[in-house]
Amino acid sequence: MDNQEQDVILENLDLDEETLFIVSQTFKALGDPTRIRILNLLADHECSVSEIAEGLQLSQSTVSHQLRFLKNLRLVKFRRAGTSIYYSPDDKHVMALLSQAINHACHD
Amino acid sequence: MDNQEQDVILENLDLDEETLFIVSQTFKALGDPTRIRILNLLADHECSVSEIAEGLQLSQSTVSHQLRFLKNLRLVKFRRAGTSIYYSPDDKHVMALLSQAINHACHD
DNA sequence: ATTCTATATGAATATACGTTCATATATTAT
DNA sequence: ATAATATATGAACGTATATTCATATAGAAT
Repeated sequence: MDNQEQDVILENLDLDEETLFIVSQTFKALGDPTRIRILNLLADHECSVSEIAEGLQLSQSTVSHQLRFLKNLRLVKFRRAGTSIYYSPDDKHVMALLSQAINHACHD
Repeated sequence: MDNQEQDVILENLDLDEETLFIVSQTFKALGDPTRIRILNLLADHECSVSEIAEGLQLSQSTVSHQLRFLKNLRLVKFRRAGTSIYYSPDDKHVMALLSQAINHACHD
């Protein structure tokens, strides 16, 4: 292996355009206090939109807009039950990132 | 332990105002493609501002602005060497979050 | 079919953010 | 002291983002 080849390997570790987009989108999703609170609440148990709104003292519209955002990124899933719609986390990796960050922020 | 006490424990797991702020700030820092590329480059080896600019094809000003951002959050540190200033990561937890996210984005 | 309740959506607004340009600061060399 | 080089900074600009308000949609109950 010559030097040039090694340079390429050292400098380009896993950051093609698509990966960069996915990673930044994911972190952007976690970069808003409201979405963090919603995901942290859902981590415990699935919740309907109105339960989230009440539990976090947010307007129904705000919650719905943010859930759409999280839904588009496949970070949450939902099921219908009567007129209510119950949301729950749908990405273990992202939830792991979140709880890790919370733990670090709390304990050091 | 009565029900009321248990509810409090279940609903408030580690999300006081300050923690929420720190966590969202941290993820916001990682939510921009340019900052991700910079941190990913620094993960390998410390770099001067101009090395980052060249290596990532960014303007000196853009790099400097983003480094200030990362510096304010104590995500990078720096040392002076002549007229150059060399930057390197300064938060193992955050770098771990980043590499985890990159790996997940790549492999599943 | 109408009413009620839960949720979703679009437009509008205010704010935050990233980049660029011009310029300032700081260190080294002459 | 002056020039040259590396880095930092402030203002300006365009764009993205979060929330609110008003309204639409959809299912349940009467």
